[in-house]
Amino acid sequence: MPELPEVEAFRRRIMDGAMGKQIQSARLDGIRVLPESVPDVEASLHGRRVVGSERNGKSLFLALDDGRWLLLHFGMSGEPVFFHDQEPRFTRLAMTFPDCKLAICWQRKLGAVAVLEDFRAYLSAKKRGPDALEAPWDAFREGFHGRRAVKSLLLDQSFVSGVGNLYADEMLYQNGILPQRPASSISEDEVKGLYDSMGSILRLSIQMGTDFSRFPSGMMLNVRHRGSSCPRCRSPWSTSKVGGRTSFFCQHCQR
DNA sequence: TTTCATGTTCAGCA
DNA sequence: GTGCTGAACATGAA
Repeated sequence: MPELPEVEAFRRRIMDGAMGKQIQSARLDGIRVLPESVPDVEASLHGRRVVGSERNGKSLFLALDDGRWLLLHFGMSGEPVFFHDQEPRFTRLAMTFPDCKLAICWQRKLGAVAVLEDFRAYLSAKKRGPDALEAPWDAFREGFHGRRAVKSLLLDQSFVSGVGNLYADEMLYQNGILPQRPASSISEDEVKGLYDSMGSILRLSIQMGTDFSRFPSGMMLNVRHRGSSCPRCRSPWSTSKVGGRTSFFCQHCQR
């Protein structure tokens, strides 16, 4: 489920359950280890203590007590689950703490882990943009040039880090902007609207525990599925591929 | 049985 | 260099 708000919720969940605790053992099973990682992830985690966390967009970094970082990339289906007895289905990284166990579960194996010496160096090597909750207005505004579809820009993690397919659709819907509009055609006021709703939508979702059903009516995310319609004008949703991803929009309310 | 999925990355091409 | 498309990754769910 992870875009920025989901990963932030995961970060808090992991901190609540594992902060300050020692990893007594770790087991990797079938998830990709990034080439940037130090060689033996299981051995690198063994005996370490979790002493903090950082997040950039959809990437989560757990600080270890030897100065290294455990990177978790949740892909499209990853999720952390604490458990005691029965290991959850799809567990592909398991860590044992003195009083509980943590599973990182990926239903699909799109995702990856790594142990890094320095998470900032990793982010800069990957050319990740600023986190969507901390992106400076000037940098945001300057991204809007060129003929590329505005939605492609919003999904570009080197522009702003953390906005994914669903939240991009919601941002565009709330501002009455079609996803396929060229970035350079977006007016200054519209850019400001997108910037403001990026912050407000992501924060709202974090506040709501990323549960779309708790979102106020009038938003797209709780009704974003085929067969549903625009809460404002009741027109059925239109869909098309933009930037390689399925996009929902209202032909009537967005232009 | 077929299609689709909240992500990332890369090859190929205009 | 820019940006787009399609594919690959892998697997469950509709």
